Amino acid sequence: MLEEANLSVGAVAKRCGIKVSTLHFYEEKGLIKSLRNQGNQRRYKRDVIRRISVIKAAQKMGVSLQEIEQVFAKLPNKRTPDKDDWARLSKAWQAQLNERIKYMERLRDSLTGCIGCGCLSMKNCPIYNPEDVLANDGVGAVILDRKA
Amino acid sequence: MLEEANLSVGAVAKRCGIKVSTLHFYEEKGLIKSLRNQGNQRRYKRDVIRRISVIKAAQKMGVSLQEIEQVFAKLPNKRTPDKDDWARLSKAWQAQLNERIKYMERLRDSLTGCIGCGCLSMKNCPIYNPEDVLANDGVGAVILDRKA
DNA sequence: ATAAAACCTCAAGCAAGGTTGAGGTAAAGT
DNA sequence: ACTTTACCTCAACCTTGCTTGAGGTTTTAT
Repeated sequence: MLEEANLSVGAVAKRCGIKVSTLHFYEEKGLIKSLRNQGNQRRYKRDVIRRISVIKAAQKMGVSLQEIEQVFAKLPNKRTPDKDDWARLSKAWQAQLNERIKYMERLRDSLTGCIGCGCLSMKNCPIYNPEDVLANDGVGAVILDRKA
Repeated sequence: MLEEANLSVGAVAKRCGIKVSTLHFYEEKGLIKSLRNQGNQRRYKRDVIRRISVIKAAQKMGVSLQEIEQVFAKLPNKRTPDKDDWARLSKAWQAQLNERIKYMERLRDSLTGCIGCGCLSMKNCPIYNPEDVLANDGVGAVILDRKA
């Protein structure tokens, strides 16, 4: 195979703008894999970079590492995932993302009305309503970091 | 004044769908206040419910408790906040929310392209790009809980 | 050949946002 | 009056997502 695993932790970290410790952490969590060289140092195949990219994108959508791991588990084990594999993932997440966008829009549209309104019981409040649509659809958290 | 502070922790917690411990926690953080009855039990004015409603709404928009506290600090100290006071808050947050929605839309629009694309370096990737617009505008995290 | 830079493991620590439990008091129901 | 429920404080603990540091090895540069 042409699949050389020749990227060092440092190289990957630098390239992805994350810390070496984060790579260790992700590996521990089963999100990425590495091979070892003779001196026990990690060596990565290039696809690790795409994995990290996907992890970061998913996090921005509010997907937890655990959920990401579960989704990654569906990727082919034997071969390096190809474009189609990744496209399937992104498609699933795109739907989630759309729901979240809609949710945020609803939140925006009812924000002033709600905060300023008299619905002190919150039973009828479109914002603070446990029955809210998103509440029941198994959607995770949305997180947009302040540091990108 | 007509401002009776006669709601117990339990009543407020039940009404807001949160735990008593959360009320204690918020009080400790300075987000809400309480008076005490003869037996040292907390008694709340009705406006605490609106505060909690606002806290929850803000959290859903991704505002941290710390930021919420800072914003609450601008509310009148002497009198119970009125509709206009709350409306001012919601207006500020609405702008943030709009930015976040735009960000999510951009994320959505570039998701498939990016994950499936060949930009392994991420330097050009609209998703995984530290220079991303939101990175620099001091906007916090967006969190939508799975439990509403 | 040696010194510096990069890497290794493992344990501990941090921040946010709460939750849980122990030990004790107050208020409410019957 | 007595029991149960609600409340009090304070300290410890939990989860997520990492970061930091100590003590030691490997690579790389000169």
